[in-house]
Amino acid sequence: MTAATHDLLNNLNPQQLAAVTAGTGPVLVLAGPGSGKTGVLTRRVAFLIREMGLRPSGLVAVTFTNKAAAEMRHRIENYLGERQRGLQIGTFHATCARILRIEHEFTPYRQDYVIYDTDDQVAAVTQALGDLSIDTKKFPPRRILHAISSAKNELRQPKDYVPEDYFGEIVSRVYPRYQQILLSSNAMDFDDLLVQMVLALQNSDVLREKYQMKFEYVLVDEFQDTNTAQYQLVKLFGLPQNNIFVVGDEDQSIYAFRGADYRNVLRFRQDYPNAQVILLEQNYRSTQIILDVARAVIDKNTNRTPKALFTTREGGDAITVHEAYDDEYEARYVIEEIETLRRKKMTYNQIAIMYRTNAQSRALEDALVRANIPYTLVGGVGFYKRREIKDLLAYLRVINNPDDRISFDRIINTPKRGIGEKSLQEFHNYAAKLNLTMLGLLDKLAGIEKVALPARTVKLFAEFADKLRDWRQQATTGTLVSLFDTLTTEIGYNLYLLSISASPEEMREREENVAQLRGLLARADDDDIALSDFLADTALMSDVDEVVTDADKVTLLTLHAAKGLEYPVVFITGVENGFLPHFRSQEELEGEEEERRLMYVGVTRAKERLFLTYAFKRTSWGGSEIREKSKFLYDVPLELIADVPAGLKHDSQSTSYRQQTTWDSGGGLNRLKQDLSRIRSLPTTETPTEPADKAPVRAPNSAIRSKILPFPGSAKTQYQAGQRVRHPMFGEGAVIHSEMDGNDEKVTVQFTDRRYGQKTLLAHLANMTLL
DNA sequence: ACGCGCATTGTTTTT
DNA sequence: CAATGCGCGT
Repeated sequence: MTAATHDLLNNLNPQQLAAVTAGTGPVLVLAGPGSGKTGVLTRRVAFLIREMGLRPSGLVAVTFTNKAAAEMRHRIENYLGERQRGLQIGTFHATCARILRIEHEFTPYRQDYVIYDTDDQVAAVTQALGDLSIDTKKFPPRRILHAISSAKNELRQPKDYVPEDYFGEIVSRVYPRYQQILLSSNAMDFDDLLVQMVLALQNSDVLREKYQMKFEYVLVDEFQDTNTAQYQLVKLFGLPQNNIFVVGDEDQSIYAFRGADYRNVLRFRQDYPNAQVILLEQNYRSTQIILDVARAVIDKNTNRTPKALFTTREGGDAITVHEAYDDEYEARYVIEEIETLRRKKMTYNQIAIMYRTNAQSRALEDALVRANIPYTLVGGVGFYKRREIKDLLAYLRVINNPDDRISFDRIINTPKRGIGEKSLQEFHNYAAKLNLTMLGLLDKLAGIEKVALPARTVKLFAEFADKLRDWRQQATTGTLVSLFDTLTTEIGYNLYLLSISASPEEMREREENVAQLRGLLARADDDDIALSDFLADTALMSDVDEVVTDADKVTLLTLHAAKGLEYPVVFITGVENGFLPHFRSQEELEGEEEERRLMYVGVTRAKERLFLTYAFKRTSWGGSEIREKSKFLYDVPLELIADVPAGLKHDSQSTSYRQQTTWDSGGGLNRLKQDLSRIRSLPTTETPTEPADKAPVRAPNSAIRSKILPFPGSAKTQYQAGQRVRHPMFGEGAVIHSEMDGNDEKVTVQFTDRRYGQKTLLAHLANMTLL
């Protein structure tokens, strides 16, 4: 490609051009899906540097995934070549981590601080709960952690934590202790990276001025997914000249569970009244039909700026909605369609299969393997979550930072070296009593006379101390790989792996993972990366970052992971109530609106073909469960659907969401037979399951657990339409509808308070009173 | 201290 | 159906 092809201002529509060439001051770009947002952002960066003469180090660009950052950097390189050296592009977390490493003296942490992932955090909370003698049964560490994390996202320190209920009381006691454990471990969790950065900037004029001078321009992608801490950070970096360029789309805000608040878009307009607002409404990605479907889904949301999304790609294929008998048939249907597309010269890497929860990938994977279709799975149980990887990284972390208590506790007896729970507790007690660090005590333990540990155990600790000393020595002199090799040999890790592996395949898999980790270390050696930086990089690496697009494989991923990506063909599977909207979303304020946005994100990933599938029943925890199609499907105008399933057609006439499928009547059998004969003709390596095993109409028998749900509406409900109720949080309201969902009663209530509107709640959780 | 087996229990999304 | 947790026996 020539330089001319890359001309910055070529092929831009007027709005895009305005965004790329905007002057100084705050700019808010509201960009619909497929409107060329990434292109605008990258050209803007290139424009500032090439045309406005800005130093590359004079701007900071933040994205939400490392992949997005890499993509941006790559594109900018095309425009600028070598001139982009020194450019700061990264996720919020990675950007903060890098700065904090340099500026650690403005924080209570040392330079070699480590980053705790979710598992480490849970371990630390459990530790704190133990220290405070709080029952982990009554107060699950994960819930406490969530509360702490929310507080941090709001920049609330332990001392500022105001409990609102009994659970909050507990949190307010655990939070400070948790923070203490992290600090003494010289460890930050993900949230701390943001919080400590904000605190450091707020507390030190010197530091703040340094970075405000340095960053003349601040650019933020996916602005609708920022939380309070991130918003403050942007604000602080941007002062005093406020050259802040943010790009976002309220309709694609899908990270509320980690504190993201799309209202930050509104707040931005309030905080910067002179901000230039640019709307990118032209979609270059999808056909009109797909956009119409997307709009139908999102239009039901209340708190949004209506956008006039349009595309020049008029028409297009109608979308396909398919009702499958169960999850297995759903998977087979997807495969059948993939084979058909393939015959029409579509390649595998043009196809993505999406779902709401990672667990749903299982059935799809099985089917793909059987059909011999190559695929890549994004996310799931990622590489860094594997036990062997976590073990070995914990060793490296302790070598890097011997204060890391969570990692220390993980490895002290892995592989088994005879130091049990009791001895370890005693060890920590001593350290606390003598006010020594773990390393300090390790070095001294053999010399202390009155130790309540048996001499044999003291000897075991001493042996470990000797090894640790050697490793730490080697870490400062040798390469990472040589350290790794010494380490794995000396602790006999292979033997240990063999002992924990249930099968030869499992052993082989684990060995491969270890080899892969060794490969990563080798690469770090090549790039001259220090141990602490390597550890930080791995901690901040997400599974989404590993998406490879060049290999000819079908991509499997969650709807969340799909954001920012696009595919000619998209399958969204499991479009059922309970998944989409997810049942847990009912408990959250505006939860359903977020689920709609999630569906919207999924739909708008598709360029040409969109398939929505759901199943009549689904296997879960061994039993099987009758499912109902997603309420969102009723919002899709029928004329946009190629082959409307009978159930959907009937239902759309009525106002209730009563379950209707073709599977619960005689017609279902015929449909199943048709499906079977079609599937039989598929080129699979395995013989299809016998239809007898799959008889669709079967009375619930004892073999099917009580999990099987009665048809909604069939059982007696406690609440009836028309009744007035009071909810402890949402206030008064009127019951619109109520039905039984298994053993739970689902009540839809229209609340008087406009902020809450209509909500569907579970009766036994909602704690409502009849008026 | 350790390992085995049984029981329980939880079930979203991710930097 | 996992994965984890607990109690018991060695």
